[in-house]
Amino acid sequence: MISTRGRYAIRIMIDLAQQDGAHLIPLKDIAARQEISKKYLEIIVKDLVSAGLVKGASGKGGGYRLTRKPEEYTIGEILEVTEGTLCSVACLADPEYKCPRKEFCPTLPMWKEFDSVVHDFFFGRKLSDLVSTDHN
Amino acid sequence: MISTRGRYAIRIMIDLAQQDGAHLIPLKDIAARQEISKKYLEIIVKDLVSAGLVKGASGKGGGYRLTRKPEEYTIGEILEVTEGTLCSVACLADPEYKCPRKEFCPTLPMWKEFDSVVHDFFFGRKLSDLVSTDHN
DNA sequence: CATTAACCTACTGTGTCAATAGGTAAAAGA
DNA sequence: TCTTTTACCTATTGACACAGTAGGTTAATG
Repeated sequence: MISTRGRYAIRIMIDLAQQDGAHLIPLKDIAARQEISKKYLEIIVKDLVSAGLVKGASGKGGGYRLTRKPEEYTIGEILEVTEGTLCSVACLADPEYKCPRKEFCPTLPMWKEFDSVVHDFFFGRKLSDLVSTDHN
Repeated sequence: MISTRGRYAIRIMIDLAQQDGAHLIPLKDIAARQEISKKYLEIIVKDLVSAGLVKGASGKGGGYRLTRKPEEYTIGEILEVTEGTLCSVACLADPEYKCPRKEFCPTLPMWKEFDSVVHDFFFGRKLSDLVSTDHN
């Protein structure tokens, strides 16, 4: 289940991509357009800044902007920043975890295959694929 | 993220499928083979009984058995019984929910497509696909 | 220096997950 | 009949994440 954090993160990125890339966009504006609490978006955008996906500038006239072109982001990396991992089962999410049944577990191959499907789905999609000027 | 409930449910079903279909298998045996707390499995198998996927019989010599042949179960239906829904986002999980942005939401088509991929993955897989006699 | 905006720390209510605990009801064999 | 075995039922618990709120400090601009 993709949480609101991940979904809101994508909407922030789309919103930024739809604005002129040269300008800094204040979070207040994004919150208004997306109809999401600015306070909550602060938490999410913080993760995006830490990961280097967006850059923030304080002070009057400040705001956020993308650090790359929209076609240079995958949806997968945006989701991983906010969701932690896209892995579907605990035994795959934590690489440290050594399941004692891994050698003969009849379900493990399926989970691996599923993970691969999910990964390919989201990493095969670019931010630019979701941006169109006639939508917001 | 698939929880232990769903994963354990699949393992219960596999375990039952690996035994002689004519016999009743006590949960105690399944718990021992799968190395999972019997008490916890009780909760999970209860859902499977409610959904009609397995049948229980009380008393001495009692236990559980499948109600169909292993090739007549899909992994998807087993997961839906225990996980509630396989939907990845809240706006699709609850059919009652009317998102005010659904008409122009730039991310909705992606979530729908993803849901379809997930659905096809798990409903396209049969319980019998995971059962082999040289594993447990 | 006032304004604007990012940035930071902390807190909270709600719910789910993963499991435990302690029973009652049912069926079979001795 | 009575003991054993098993399913079946209700309740509780600790831990944690999610979703969001609150109130502040720092930084930059005009």
